[in-house]
Amino acid sequence: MALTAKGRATRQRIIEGAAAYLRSDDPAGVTLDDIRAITGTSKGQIFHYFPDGKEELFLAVARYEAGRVLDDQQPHLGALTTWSAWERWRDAVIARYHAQGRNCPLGALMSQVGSTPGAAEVVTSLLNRWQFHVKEGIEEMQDTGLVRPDVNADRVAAAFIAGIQGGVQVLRSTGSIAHLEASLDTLIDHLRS
Amino acid sequence: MALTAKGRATRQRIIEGAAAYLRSDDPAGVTLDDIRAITGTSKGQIFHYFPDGKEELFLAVARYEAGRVLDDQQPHLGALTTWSAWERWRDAVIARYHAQGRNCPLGALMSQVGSTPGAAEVVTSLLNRWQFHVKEGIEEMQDTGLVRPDVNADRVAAAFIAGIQGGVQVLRSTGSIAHLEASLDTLIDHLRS
DNA sequence: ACCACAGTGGACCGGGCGGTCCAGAAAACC
DNA sequence: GGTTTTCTGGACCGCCCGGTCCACTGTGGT
Repeated sequence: MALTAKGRATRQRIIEGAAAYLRSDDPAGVTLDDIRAITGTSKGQIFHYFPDGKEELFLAVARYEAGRVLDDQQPHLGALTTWSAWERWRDAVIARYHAQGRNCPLGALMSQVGSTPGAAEVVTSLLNRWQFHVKEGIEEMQDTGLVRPDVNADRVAAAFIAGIQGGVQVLRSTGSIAHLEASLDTLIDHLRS
Repeated sequence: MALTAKGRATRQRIIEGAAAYLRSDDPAGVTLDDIRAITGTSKGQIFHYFPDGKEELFLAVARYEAGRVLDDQQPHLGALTTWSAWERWRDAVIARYHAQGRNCPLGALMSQVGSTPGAAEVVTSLLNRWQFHVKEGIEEMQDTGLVRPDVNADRVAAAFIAGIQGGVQVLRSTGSIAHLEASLDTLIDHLRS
């Protein structure tokens, strides 16, 4: 499939329109017709740009959203070298999910696309990169003596990832961001001790 | 709707059959016909016992599964009074989810039933009870001097809940139980410090 | 100017699935 | 034993929605 400039623009419009829709509406039951209407396109176009249909489109949207997740945490996530950087990162994460409220675009995608290999790969890759940055941050703090050297950086980084995921899930279910805050604060406390 | 003994038995058979099916199969796309086939019943019976159809049935299954979640952690969860009790609890949680693998019945239900008020209530109630037990455990440890008194018991309990939820979610996505272990171990370490 | 191919619109199809309906079997009640 | 209520089976309906198809319209290259 060779794409012209116009084609690329349309394809992108579909992805971004679908992402915006997912970010603002009920996760359950997002239909191709919805996306068609939102993006001002037609069935023909959707299947022209995503020949494998719904799954391929949703995977593209998932990849797009996965990129945004880490971007929204920059530049803090990439330079966790001081305690104040950790605090700013904490605030950025909370602000992001607070703004998003109970609509987690990635979560919505995942519950739709189910457990296809492609979906698993997107999530795994995102979590790996995320955890890597946190681990790097902890190790740098250890290098400068701000965190005790006997802390297992990778294990605590994994705890951070789990805590954030769980906090977001609780936010989605109950609407309360307290668990996300508690998780981040407790783990940062742990590093400080 | 007045139920005879036979009726109650059939109703229960439907719930338990559906729960077993959910526990062992692809979350996405569980259909009433599947449940009908598994439980050896008929459409008429399903709508006889669950007049509001799919949503009512799935909510009943969710309530049933929510009960099991805490039961599977007993008696450890109810008596977190020594470090070895915490270790046994940790092991019970990990064993439970290790056995369950990537099939989280409650998670599957939630992604199907979406974000109806009833579903939110089931999850909220489960998480509250769960967190309460953990908080009680921390406070008892503080009373006996095993945990420092300046630890915010409720906040750390919330971090536990978030960490467990996130760990399970990572398990569902990636198949790795490492995050659940890391989360529990790190938080218990934190209490010990 | 022409042609090949990308882009676009929308009618149409077919299966899946939640839900309805009713008729007959089985209990329960008097 | 008769009548009323509950229980059971399964045929049937209708919509929703993913996917197909094809005709038409740009657009870019030579």
